[in-house]
Amino acid sequence: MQQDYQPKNIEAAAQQYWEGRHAFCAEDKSDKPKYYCLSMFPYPSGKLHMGHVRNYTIGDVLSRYHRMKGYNVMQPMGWDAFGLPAENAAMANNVPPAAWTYSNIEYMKTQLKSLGLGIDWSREVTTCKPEYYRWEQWLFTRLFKKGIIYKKTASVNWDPVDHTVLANEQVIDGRGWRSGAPVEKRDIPMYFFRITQYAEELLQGLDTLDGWPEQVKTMQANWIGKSFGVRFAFPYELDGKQDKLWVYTTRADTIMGVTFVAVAAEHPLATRAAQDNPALAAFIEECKHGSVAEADIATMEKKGLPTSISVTHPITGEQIPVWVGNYVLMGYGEGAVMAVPAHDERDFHFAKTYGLPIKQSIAVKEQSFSDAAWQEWYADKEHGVCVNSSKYDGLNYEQAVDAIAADLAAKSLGEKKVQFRLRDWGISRQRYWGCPIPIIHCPTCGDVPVPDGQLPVKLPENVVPDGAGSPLAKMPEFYECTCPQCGGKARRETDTMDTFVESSWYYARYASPQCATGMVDKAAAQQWLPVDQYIGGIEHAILHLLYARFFHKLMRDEGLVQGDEPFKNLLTQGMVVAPTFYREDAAGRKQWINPAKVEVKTDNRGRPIGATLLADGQPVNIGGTEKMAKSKNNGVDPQAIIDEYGADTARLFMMFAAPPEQSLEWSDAGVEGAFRFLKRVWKAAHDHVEQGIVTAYRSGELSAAAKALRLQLHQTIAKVDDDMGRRKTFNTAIAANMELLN
RNA sequence: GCCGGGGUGAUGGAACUGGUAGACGUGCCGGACUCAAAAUCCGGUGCCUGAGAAGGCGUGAGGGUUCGAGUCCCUCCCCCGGCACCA
Repeated sequence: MQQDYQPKNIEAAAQQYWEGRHAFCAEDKSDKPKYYCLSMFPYPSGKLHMGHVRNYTIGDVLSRYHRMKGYNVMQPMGWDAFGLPAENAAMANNVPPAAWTYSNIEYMKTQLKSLGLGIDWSREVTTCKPEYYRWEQWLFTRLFKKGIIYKKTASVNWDPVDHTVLANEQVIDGRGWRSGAPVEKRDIPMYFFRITQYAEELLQGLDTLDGWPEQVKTMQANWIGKSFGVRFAFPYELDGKQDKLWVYTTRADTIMGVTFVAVAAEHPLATRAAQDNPALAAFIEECKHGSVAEADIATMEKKGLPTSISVTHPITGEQIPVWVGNYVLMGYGEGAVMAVPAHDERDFHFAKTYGLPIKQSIAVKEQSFSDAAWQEWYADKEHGVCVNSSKYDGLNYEQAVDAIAADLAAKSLGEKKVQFRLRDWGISRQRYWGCPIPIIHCPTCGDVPVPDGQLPVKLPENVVPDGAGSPLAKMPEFYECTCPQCGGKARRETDTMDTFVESSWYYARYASPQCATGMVDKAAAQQWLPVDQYIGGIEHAILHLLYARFFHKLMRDEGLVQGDEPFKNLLTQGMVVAPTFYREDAAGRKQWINPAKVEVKTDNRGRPIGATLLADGQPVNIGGTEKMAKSKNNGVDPQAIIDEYGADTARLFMMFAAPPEQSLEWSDAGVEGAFRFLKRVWKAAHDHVEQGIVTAYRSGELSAAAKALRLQLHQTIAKVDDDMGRRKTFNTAIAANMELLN
């Protein structure tokens, strides 16, 4: 053993040793209890960033700790390999997305290995390979036959110049990112997963997830958004025909305060009203501009235009005017809403803007109503009682809703209804670099799923997209086919699936990654699932984690897996943040400067008083501390840290600089500190080589630094195993991290 | 706009159920060792006033409850994550 700490040699030797012994292979047959530790797999963007290093280090500490406690540990890794960035890189460099993706994977794999992670590489999965996505296609055809997958039209962002569908991310200030043209909404047919059929179960299941952070469960519950309300209709007569305008409300108690109804621009009533109203037609046209993103719609100015149509109030029989509102969404509920300006804040402001009547129908004791300004209590359903509501006067929320729902039901104009905010999951993407949707369109037989024997539908890999529509739709060799049912000429679907589909079941594939006879090997799945510890960023709290929970239930209902939930424990790690520095150019734009190129001056208390660029010695501005990102140029390349200090320094720093759930501020000094600490450890281990490293820690000569380290590491370990004594936990965890020293 | 989280020294963060705010780490300052530097070790370090003793102020802002508030309540500001086609 050398006395000097030379991480490069030590780590390389250790990694070689592990590889030679297949040290991290999970055993499919074992008497030991299993521990499945999963970190969210990376998108192969090119190289690892600090977020990856943090994520995988946390997972690795937990994995090694459990391995030492005698568990049969599985810590797998794979690649979320389909997605938009590969197409962008393809266009920029004229390289097929496949080639770009595979070379990124190759490089990032060497990086992961140099981090010394205890990964079972024999289980690696890559989602863009047919061996993986064929099972996704297989499941799709099953679900299509069951009716869990269905087709309907939905709005997308359309770039009228590039003639292509844009992702929300590609719409900047209402314009296409490449063409700069104002974006339009366009309705196209898409395939949907009927996730709403599982809404109740997805909601109930949250109660069983004791190992999940409350915050994530709350977000999912709110996203699913179960509400108890009333669906009812406003009857009307138009062009000599009787019809009904349906709406849904959770505030049926305010029904006597309705002063108008608003419909979406795409609503049939709006279309009809626009026939003899050019101004309205122009407004409806205007509503087609802008993105389909909910954040954009919710923050834009609420606009509306009246129609000449009116409908009949189902209780009072009054005539109620119909308006068209840009804030009413067609694909959401009934595409129409009742408006009660007195008791809904958005309706209140809309009514004030357009001079519509405001009619109080709820009162709260000792509060006086005025239509001059909105007050919080106007929407209070706990303390309010009905007023100006004839026979409902004096009833509270529940009584009023019951009475009104009963009266509506008696007239066959409505009833109580449970509704969810959750919408069905549209998975069609008009993109090349994704899993082909296994459907064949036959003029005679309609949409026919591709038979098992013809799976997988392989995506051609030598294609460079040009940014104008899907390349697959221009490739007859891909789309020309015959109908599996009637043998006639047919056309293959050219849309691909949302990449969230691949990431919704990869955790299950790791149990039997090479299984050629099914999506999963049932025995292997039973042995390994559920995931004991899942680790990833909080940004996945809703979509990915909800879709994966949904998929688990779909696979369960296909008899592929057991249990109702895929992830027993969830740890959402914090971001890695770093200071930012900038200079303003002549146009006043900020030019971000990487922290590595900046020297910060401090006063004699260590407080920053200014910063200068190392290259020219001139001052730069100190920005805020933000998430490491290209846009702020404040990233630190993990490779540079590994090269200079070794992976153990990077890992040690990340583990002790902040608790895993919280954001971690990058600090060069902290890295230096971790490095110095390891040097000390190395020396101590050298001196105590006979007794081993744990003894060296206990010897006391490292106590000050070790105490701090224990505190931080403990917070990770305690998540998993509360009953362990602190000292023992600490020593085991440290030893696990320092395994290579023994 | 809506949902979730956050704001405590220069800094990452402690503070359990309302009871000594700032544990522990980093940084910084001072000292020891050294020809010197690095490394290591020891001490100090919320802010203001003061030579000191000591005093005053202090947990995003404002208000409230309480003998007592970082913690509970109300209003507001700012930051972060998500908002269904980024992953």
